[in-house]
Amino acid sequence: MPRILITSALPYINGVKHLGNLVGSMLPADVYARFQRARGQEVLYICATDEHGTPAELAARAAGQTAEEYCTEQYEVQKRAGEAFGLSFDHFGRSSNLPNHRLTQHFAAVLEEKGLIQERADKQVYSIDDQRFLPDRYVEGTCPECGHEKARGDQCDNCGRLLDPVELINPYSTISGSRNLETRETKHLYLLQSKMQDRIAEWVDDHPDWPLLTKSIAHKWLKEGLRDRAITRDLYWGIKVEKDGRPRSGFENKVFYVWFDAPIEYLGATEEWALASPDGNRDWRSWWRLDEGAEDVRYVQFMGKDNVAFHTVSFPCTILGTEEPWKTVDTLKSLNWLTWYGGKFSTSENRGIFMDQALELLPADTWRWHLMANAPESDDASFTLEHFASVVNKDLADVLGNFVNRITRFCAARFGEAVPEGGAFGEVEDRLIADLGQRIKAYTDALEAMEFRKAFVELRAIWVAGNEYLQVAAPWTKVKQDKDAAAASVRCALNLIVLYAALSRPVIPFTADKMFAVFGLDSEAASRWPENAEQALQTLQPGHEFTPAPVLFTKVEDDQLLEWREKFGAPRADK
RNA sequence: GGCGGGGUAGCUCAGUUGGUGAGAGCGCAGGAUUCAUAACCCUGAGGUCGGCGGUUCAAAUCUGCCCCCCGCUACCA
Repeated sequence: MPRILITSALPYINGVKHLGNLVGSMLPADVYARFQRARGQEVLYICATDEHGTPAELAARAAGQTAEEYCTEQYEVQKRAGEAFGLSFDHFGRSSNLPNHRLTQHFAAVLEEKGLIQERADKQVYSIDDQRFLPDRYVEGTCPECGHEKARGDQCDNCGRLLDPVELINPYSTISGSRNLETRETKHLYLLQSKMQDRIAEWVDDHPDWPLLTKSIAHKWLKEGLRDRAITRDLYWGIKVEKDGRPRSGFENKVFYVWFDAPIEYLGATEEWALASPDGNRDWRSWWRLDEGAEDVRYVQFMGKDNVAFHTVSFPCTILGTEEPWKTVDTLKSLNWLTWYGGKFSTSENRGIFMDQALELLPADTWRWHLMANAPESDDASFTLEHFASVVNKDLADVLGNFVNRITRFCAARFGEAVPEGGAFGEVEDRLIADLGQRIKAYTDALEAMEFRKAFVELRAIWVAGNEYLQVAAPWTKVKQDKDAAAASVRCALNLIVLYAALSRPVIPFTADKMFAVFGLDSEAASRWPENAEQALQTLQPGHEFTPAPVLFTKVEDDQLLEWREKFGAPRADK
């Protein structure tokens, strides 16, 4: 049986992630991981914070902390937010941890041995007052083309012209505003990606099953021709540039570029997972080295569309360039953006809803369901509070929650708090089983294909099927003439709750566990993926006691919605 | 600017390789029901499939041009 390695794009350390970040990589990866575990697959789901780079240094400075302190604090915040959302990482690591340092040094050294790394000198803008080199986007000035006064160092937002920072008139640092800038020469290591062009093209062509969005982005980069890129930066916070275990001459004040070390943290975090093993039995290399047992691993990556090029071209250059037998990705799931009322979620402008704020409004499962059922798969998708409230009320409260409530309460009132005996399943149940059989297959296939919207349309239809069944079976009518027949219907419906819990657990794990708890079932054991609807409806035998659960989902009231709109500054509703 | 993705009912979105009268959920209207969170279930109204040409017996689907939204454009990550 193949093992499945799952990674979601590493969230940047710079603050709590918003709902767009969540649904772009971590949440779909979690749903997929949970689904595969339920099917009995051996899954390793790895994620980590991406901590290096200029923004982290600047954010730390703004907070009056060292980068180390800032990142440690933010790491804890993000880790807690992930746990609160039920993200079932097998390990949530840090790109600043030791394994990533070791691995990054290893990759750099081997790439250099293979002739793929070269020292080159560059001219860059240095800010004397900030005491640092400024990345292009941290320099602004007047555009030489159109006179726009806030042109960034790489491009003018007004006329669209691509710029070199040295072309800017009256350039200033966006960090301090200082105009005390000069151009200095600085050495950097370059990864000679141009030499990898054919190798990467061949590797990409070996994966014809990638989604369209993923393939077209990869092909676009290859078509333009891979360019050599600098993999070091003039920063303090990052992985030091070494040679033979010592600071590399001329690179004492430099670190590796965050985009070079961040993907390596996929491996690093796996090693962290192994190091954290209680019994020392975890072998991280068996997941990553083809010569140490990884032949049977299927590796799936989840990411937002902005990350695709780095995962289909840049990181493969690093990993394939070593000519060592590292595992490369088999399948990529790339998602588009979730928008805030059609505009951008923005961390810097504090626009939209962030993970910690979301949980102050409603429980994690409501967000998980809404985000996944409306995931931005084929195009950017719009998040609105109105839509969210409507989905919570209809799908979760009315369709699923009410189903559980209506049948458990009816049973308790007429038969007591145990699965009733008597009667037998008949034609109505046969039709239900046939319907469920088809839908469970469609649902399973869609999850397997990571087509989430499609999957959750099916899951919702499976919930609806329960309500339809009750409507036809009408035990509240039957109970008056034929109590045995009513008992059979109730038994069937109670079993549906358990079936629904198992099927729904990948997306709404907290609620699924509550549903199992109604019947005193152990979640882990009961959540095995149902292969057969008929068998699944025999799970609860007559006499099995239960405790009617409190309402699973409370509805969002209109005044709540208004309060939220106010709180988050929601634009005028689309509808 | 270049490249890529997308523009389908009031809203959010599905629509394999072009082929029976274009779909779902929400919202709306009507009906049925009363076990249930004024919930559930059934039925219905609603679309010149971004615009204008072209190919074809046949186009939401292929092609040309135009308009709009989004991403990338290698030093934001």
